[in-house]
Amino acid sequence: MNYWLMKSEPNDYSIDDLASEKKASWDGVRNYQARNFMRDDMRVGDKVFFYHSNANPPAIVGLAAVCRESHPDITAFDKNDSHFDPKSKKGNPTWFLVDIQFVKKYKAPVTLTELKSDKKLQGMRLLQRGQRLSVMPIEEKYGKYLETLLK
DNA sequence: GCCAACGTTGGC
DNA sequence: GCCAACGTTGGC
Repeated sequence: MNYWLMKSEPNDYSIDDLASEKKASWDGVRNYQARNFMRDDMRVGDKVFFYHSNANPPAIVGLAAVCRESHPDITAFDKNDSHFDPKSKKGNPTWFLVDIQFVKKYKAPVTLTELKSDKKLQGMRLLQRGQRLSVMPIEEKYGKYLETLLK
């Protein structure tokens, strides 16, 4: 079992949206590194910290779990979708995604400021400067510690 | 293959 | 709204 962190702008898709829908296909990712994590490395049962970016405040707000492994992101095939990508072909898709299911919403989210000031989390990928990946692995030592922090 | 221009992310 | 960091595009 591995830990991951996925970012979403709450205006776009929030933890409350996931809580009401129960499951979501993580579509629209158009970054190769993030795609590779979803396509190659994420397994059913992996834990996913749900992070609100471009939020006030930015924070880890909930927990999800991978419930379906890699499959093509069909929004790339849809001309009318904002994530349409003409280079992605149905016979040879460029973009892949995983499905996640809601696990819980934290009563006390941990804000980016708190994460940054926590000595035990120094070195976490999320906290490295210029870090823009929307899907990233969380090292086990950080993942376990985060689970003790988040209620 | 280099690199300037451009677009996006995301904190502040 | 600003802007730094980063990824992608496309001319050469």
